[in-house]
Amino acid sequence: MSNVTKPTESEYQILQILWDKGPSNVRQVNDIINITKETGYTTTLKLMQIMSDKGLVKRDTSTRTHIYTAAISQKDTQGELLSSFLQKTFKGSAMSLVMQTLGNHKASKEELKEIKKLINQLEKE
Amino acid sequence: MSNVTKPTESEYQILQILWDKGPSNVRQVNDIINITKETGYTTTLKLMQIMSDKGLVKRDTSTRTHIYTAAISQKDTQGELLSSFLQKTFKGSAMSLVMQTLGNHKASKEELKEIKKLINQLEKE
DNA sequence: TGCTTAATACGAAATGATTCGTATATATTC
DNA sequence: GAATATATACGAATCATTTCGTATTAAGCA
Repeated sequence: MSNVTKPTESEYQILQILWDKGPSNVRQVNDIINITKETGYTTTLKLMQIMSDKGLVKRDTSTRTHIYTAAISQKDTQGELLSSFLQKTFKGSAMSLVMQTLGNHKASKEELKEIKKLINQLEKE
Repeated sequence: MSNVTKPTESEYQILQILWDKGPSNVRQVNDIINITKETGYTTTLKLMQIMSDKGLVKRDTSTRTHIYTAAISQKDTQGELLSSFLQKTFKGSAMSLVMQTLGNHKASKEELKEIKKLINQLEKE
């Protein structure tokens, strides 16, 4: 849990990299961002500094090249964004969202099976 | 379908009102917005004019008080926003999104049953 | 040591979205 | 018909986010 300040879109992209790769420096993060979108080094640096100020990431400044680590969990953050999206886009109806997702995006038989398993568990509560 | 220009958040809020109430004028829309958030009349007017320029709404200017109608369907727009959110937040994994939604947001037994019904249909394809 | 490379700091420009003020035109009412 | 109320048009201020330029400092190396 903790005090999850909602990240902006660019901030979230950086968090995803940190969750994926673990503690990283600015150059490493910037290199990954540049695979899909040309972005100046100082742009990424600035963003990560802002994120540090907001408490979205922790940074280790003990060496010249600072090391950044995500300070909020992926699951909590996704949950936060999901709730907000659900509210804004589907007026809070989780049902509508799930139905439309299942309808629009092909899932494999195994995945469908797994969802059913989860539903069966939920029904027992 | 059609050419769905992605609405901004404020624009989407106005679309929701138009979908809900049907063709409306600026005053009507603004009144509803003001239930939850104090907003000047010209602010709403301006937004709706921009939306008209973008083709998100159609407007009938045959009378002094213009009448606005949503020009894109609710389902398509939600689908569009959903895809984009899914991509950004869950890296496109519909599965993760569905699982997390079901896990986080209580659904009634009837709703769960309905989801299972949909899954059974999908499994047959 | 001095030169080059690579890092952080920080202010501010650029961008996109939202909000508002003012001008103007059209109805309505007394 | 004049005063008042209510529309639209439109430029521009505001606000949040993203992007970048420049200064400064620390390492690494010839």
